[in-house]
Amino acid sequence: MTDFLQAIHKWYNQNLRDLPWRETSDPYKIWISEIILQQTRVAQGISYYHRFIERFPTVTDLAEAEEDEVLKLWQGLGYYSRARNLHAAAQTISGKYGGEFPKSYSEIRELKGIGPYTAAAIASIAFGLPYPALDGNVYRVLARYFGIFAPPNSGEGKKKFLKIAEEIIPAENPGFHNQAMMEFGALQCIPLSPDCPNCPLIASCYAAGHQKVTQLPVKTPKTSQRNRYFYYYYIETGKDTWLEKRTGKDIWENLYQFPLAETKQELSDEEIAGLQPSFMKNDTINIKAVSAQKKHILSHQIIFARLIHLETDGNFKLNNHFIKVPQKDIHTFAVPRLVEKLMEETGIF
DNA sequence: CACTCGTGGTA
DNA sequence: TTACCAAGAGT
Repeated sequence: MTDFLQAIHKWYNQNLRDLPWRETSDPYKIWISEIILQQTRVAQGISYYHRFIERFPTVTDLAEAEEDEVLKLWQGLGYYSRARNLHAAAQTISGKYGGEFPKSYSEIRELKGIGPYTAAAIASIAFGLPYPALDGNVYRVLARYFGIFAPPNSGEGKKKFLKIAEEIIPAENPGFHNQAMMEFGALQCIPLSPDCPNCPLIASCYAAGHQKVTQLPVKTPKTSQRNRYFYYYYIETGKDTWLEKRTGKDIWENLYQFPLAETKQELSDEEIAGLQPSFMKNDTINIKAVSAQKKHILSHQIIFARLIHLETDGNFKLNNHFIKVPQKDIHTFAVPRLVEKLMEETGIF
């Protein structure tokens, strides 16, 4: 076991990437980086990290912001509950903890948006507490090296992986160890076609020795996607247009979008021309243009969307659930990538 | 426990 | 084009 740790730690010292959140010991900044990196690649998250820290240098700055602004900074990263929970947790830290980041694992774990992984990462990296951080990289390294065949996302698997991770984590520099394990999985023990011949652990790795590298970690079949059909309305009323805020438990909660008609099935051109959405049933519709269909893939849904461009005679009225916005100000609202792409491709934005 | 929550890069 | 899946958490 000592050999395993020595090899991993030596490898990390020789191969670690120069990442912005590795230049600080500020638990706030480490927290921000960990939330951004949940289910997100480093390359995609780096620019968001810089913008976030620049706009919100301290937890108090974040706590005092409007949620709309936090979501706007998060726009394009996906999984927007991370931004909403980040904002809520900042207010908890600012209030309950007087602006000082809590220092115990249990207090950290209770914050919104912080689960077992993130609590362990912050506790170990920022405060030197010996809690193993188990992310997808670490599950892969442990499964292959120790030959663990239980799926990491099963109850049985979580127990097995956590047990062995707790057994191997050193009391000294647990944050260094956790980052070494993750970095090793991210760069060396990668999901597809890892470079085993050049791996420092090949001699003692279970998967390499038993020809099981491609079969570990064991994955459970993923659930299927469903199709949805979105028809957005870009309504020109003079120099204004209309937006609505998404609410409820659907995707993109609290983000903005153009007035939307969703249908059960894809519509023909004739049906689009005759579509009379409930939110504008008392208005005369004058379609100026209909965009090409845009396919947008989410983790559990496939959305087929069009943007319908309308001109109005000036008597157009939507119910007050919608907000009238100067067209030049659309870019100040947080919108899903789908809406942003529709605007780009139709020349609105 | 099963399912849901985005987006983009890679092979 | 499809399939995979990334420093996971909430319900």
